[in-house]
Amino acid sequence: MHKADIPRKTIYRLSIYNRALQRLRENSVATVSSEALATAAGVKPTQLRKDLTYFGQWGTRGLGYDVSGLSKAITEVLGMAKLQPVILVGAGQLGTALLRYGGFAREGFEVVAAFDADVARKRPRDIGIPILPMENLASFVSERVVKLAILTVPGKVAQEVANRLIECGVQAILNFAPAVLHVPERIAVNNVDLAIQLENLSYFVK
Amino acid sequence: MHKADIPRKTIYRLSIYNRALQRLRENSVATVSSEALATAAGVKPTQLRKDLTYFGQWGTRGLGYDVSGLSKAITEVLGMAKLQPVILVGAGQLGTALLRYGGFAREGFEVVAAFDADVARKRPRDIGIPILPMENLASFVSERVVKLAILTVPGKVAQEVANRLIECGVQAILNFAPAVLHVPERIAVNNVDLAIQLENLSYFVK
DNA sequence: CTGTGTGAAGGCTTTCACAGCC
DNA sequence: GGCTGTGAAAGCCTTCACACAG
Repeated sequence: MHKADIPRKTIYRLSIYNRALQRLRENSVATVSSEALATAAGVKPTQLRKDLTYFGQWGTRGLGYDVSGLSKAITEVLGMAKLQPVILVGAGQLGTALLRYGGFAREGFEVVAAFDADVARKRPRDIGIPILPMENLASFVSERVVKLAILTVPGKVAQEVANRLIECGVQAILNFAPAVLHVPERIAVNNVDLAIQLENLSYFVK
Repeated sequence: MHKADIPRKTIYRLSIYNRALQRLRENSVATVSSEALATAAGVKPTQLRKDLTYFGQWGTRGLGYDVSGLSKAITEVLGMAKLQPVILVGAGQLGTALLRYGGFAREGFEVVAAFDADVARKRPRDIGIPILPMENLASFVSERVVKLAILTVPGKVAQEVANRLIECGVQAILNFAPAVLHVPERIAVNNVDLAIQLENLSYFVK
């Protein structure tokens, strides 16, 4: 199960499988076939089975997969077995919204602090976690051993802030800024660009 | 330039190219080489050139591409030549945040209305567009000819709401709900699942 | 007989190498 | 000479067909 051999797209789908498995477990389903799980995840059964073989054999032929066993295995592979501390950089409109949203905590992440150039900026409501000045970034990241960062700064400063994060030891960035980040190969970046997603859809409407 | 022949991944990159071109135009750059534009977009020059050939020949050999001409062509291909009306369904925490965010308008979209099961729900600040009850959905969509919808409802009701949107004539959905939507093939869906994006990154950190 | 695991085939995307035009 | 346009090759991912285990 060495990391390098699992395709990126498979990794992405593993999260989807895991979520479906969690729902099955809530409904006290003990076993599931690749057919059923694939349908729930919106993929073909063969794809699901192939995805799973990248890190082992988890099914019982003639029967299917053990729901909680498979879920545990996927959680392990994804590196989600323990709670990951995350920081958010850029506590503006979108950043504060994501903090309040709370969809992260539910899935095993804890946003432990936010950073912003203007700590005193007016914000409609309290957010529940400290908003710290950028000066504190380096010390905080190394003390708390933070490896994941959510980047919600304006596009113009995104590269600069990303560079700083990487210097501090951050290994992966979830980038909401409308900018292409140039980073060393060892750093993982996922781009979530809302405007581009919409533009993309606009192509498909008639 | 028939739609079917342009790969989905290319479509996605076209938006990125267009954004880079816009920045070049702001800086009064008239001509750009595939090399330079590719660097700005974070891709290889050959990839850029191949992408562009899917819908014509836009460069001048020995010289490069005309910035504003290429930008216009891409805008046209993406179907972004005219302002697209968009609705947002689910004005909860994440939904209202996206409305205030405003990153959409900048790129040629206008969010014309939001819908929610609970119109009277407390919201920290005014949002600038009407929040309408779900009952008004069908009439609004057909009157204003809305083809694009942003879905920010809880995962449990996402499929149900999506079905309704499709019935009303919506052709493309930007789905933020943590759920796999099952839709007819003619409907385009882009999923933006924040928790899954983070999980995905968690795999790459050591 | 049911349903997983997997080598091989097929399809799609990226990259290469170089022809063609300014 | 410089840079685009493009067929061919390579690489990657998905799907198929079927062997194999329970």
